Amino acid sequence: MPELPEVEIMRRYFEHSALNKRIVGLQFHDPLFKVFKSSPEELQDSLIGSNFISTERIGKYLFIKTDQGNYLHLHFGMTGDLELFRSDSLPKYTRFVFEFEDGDKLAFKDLRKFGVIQLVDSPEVYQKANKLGTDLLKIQASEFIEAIKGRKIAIKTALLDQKHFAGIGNWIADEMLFNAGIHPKKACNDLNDQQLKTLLKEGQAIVKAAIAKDTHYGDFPKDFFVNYRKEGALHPEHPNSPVERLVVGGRGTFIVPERQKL
DNA sequence: TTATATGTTCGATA
DNA sequence: TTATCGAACATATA
Repeated sequence: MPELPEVEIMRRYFEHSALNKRIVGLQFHDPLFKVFKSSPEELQDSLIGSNFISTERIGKYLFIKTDQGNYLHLHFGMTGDLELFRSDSLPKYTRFVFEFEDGDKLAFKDLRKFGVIQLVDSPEVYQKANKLGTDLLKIQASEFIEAIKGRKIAIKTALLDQKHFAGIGNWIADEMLFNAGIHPKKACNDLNDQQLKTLLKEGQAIVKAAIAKDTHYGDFPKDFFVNYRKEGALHPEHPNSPVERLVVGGRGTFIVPERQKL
C-alpha cells in the first residue's frame, strides 16, 4: 500500500489513535525479527512509560517523537499498515503492538515484512545518515531538476530513487509519466527543464489528490491512470491504444504507447 | 508451477 | 569514489 499519500494517511491515523497516551506494553510478533532494527530491550527501555507527542513524515518515512526526546521510525515496506484494536485476537499479519494505558492497542501489520521499526535520534539525523531526499511536497522545482538532469538512467528509475526527493513509488511514477506524456525508459538527460517541471507539478498534484481522497483508490478521479494500470486496459483519452506492460528498473511499468513514446 | 505485488538494500561492476 | 544494475528479502494470490 504505502507510497507518500498512504504514509501521510497513516501518520494522521497514528496521531488520532496513539498520541499523548502512556505506553504500558509492547508485543513482538516477528520471531526472526525481520522488521526490527532496534532490539526489544532498546524499544522497551525507550517506550514503556513514555508518550508519543508528535509525528513527522519525510516521503514514505514516518517519525514519531516520544516525550523522551528521541523518535520511533516506522517504514511500511510494501505491505505495512496500522490498525487500532481492543480485542484479544490480533489483526492479521501483526508484527508489533503498542499497548496504551486506556486499553487501546495499535498493531503494526506487515505481511511481507519489508517494513522497519527503529529508534532514531531525529528525522534530520536519519535523513542525513541514510541519504534520504527532500519530501516531494516540499521540494523546489530547481532542486528537482538539478537532481535529475545529467543522469543517464531511465527517468522512471530516477523518480523511484528516494535519495534526492522522497515519496514517489511505483504507481505514482507511472501516473506522473502518463500525465506528462513521457516514456518511462526515456533517459534523464534527454528531458528538458520544462518536462521535468511538468513532472514535478503532476507528481505533487497526484499526491495531493490521493491524500484528499484518503487514498481510497475507488474514490480517485475517473481519469487517473492508476485505474487503468493493467495490460490491455483502455484509458478514456486513448480508446485506441491499450495499456502495455514493460519492466523498468526491475519494476512492473504500465504505459499508453500512443501517448508515451521513446 | 510461474509470475506478480504500491519498497529498499546490498554486492558486483563500470 | 561514485553511479548503475540486478538480485534478494517474505508471503500471498492469480
